[in-house]
Amino acid sequence: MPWKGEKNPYKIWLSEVILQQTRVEQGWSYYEKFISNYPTIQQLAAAPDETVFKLWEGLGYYNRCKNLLFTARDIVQNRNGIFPSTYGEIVELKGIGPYTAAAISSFAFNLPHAVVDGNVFRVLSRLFGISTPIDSTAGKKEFTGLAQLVLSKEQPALYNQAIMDFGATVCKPALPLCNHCPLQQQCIAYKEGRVNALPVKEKVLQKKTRWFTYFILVAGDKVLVHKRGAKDIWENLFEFYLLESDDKIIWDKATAQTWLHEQFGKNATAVNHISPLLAQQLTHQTIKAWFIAATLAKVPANLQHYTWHPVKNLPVLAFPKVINTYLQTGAFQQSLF
DNA sequence: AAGTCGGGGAC
DNA sequence: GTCCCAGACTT
Repeated sequence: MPWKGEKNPYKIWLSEVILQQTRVEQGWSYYEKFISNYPTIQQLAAAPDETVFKLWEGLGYYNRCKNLLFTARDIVQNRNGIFPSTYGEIVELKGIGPYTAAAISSFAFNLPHAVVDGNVFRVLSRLFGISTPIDSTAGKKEFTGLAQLVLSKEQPALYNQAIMDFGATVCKPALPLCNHCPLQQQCIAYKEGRVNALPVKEKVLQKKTRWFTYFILVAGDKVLVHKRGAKDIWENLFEFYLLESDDKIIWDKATAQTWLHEQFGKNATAVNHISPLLAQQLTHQTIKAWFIAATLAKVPANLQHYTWHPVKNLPVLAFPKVINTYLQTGAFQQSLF
């Protein structure tokens, strides 16, 4: 891995947070951007929220970015900029759980704490033939204990790297390379033909579909935007004027004009463009979104939580992928002329 | 203990 | 489509 041998706790922390539930290939360019823009934790702590969220844009799980900033400022302001060097202190930091604390402890400080990530769950469940669900409380406890037991106390950093590397390249989720596996003879799952049945998960994802209609409302050279709040997807990302509906809506210029007229009265002057239905697949949700570009004659007074933002400065805001997908079609920009 | 949070890649 | 990813937080 590219950061093999890295000892700087700031860099290790940053890379581990970026890689939470994220493939190395997906997260690596973000790590390089962050290190390039913020070589030290002091520089990250001093950066404006919006700039950092724009850097994080597209990586997902935006709470990680919020907690990253919180912890950077926490360390700079309350710990003299010195990253704590014990597992107990590290795991108390916001956005750092058992996995990330063990990773930092072992990689930066060579402390004997075993990482337990998706790779480790898979390798241990197969090697030892354990079918306790990994997403149960009992499973987490059992696998954490086992990981700590088999950890090399002499070389914890090397061992942690190795077991995750092994899980990512040999003991893979699908089509594991059992024929070339050096642990084949010791592997209980291989012996019993249960490799593809392990590890076990007990929870089933509940999926739902949500219907978003975004009205891109322009008045003069400004457009109405909104920073999304907590307890929903895309916290701290921006969006346009949103109408969420329980069911699919068939929009055409007439229905859009009518709806705008009901909301804004004579303010709503023209519907300039209606996009086709765009879809974005999230882990728990399918978002189906339309974008309707319209012009307002003047600024409505009673729009709480929304702000007017210069159209030409839209690129400084961090948007969800489906919004960027629409913006990149160029249809909105064309509708302005 | 259960639910929630993104986006991408492999199959 | 389904699963999974160098998980953590909230309720």
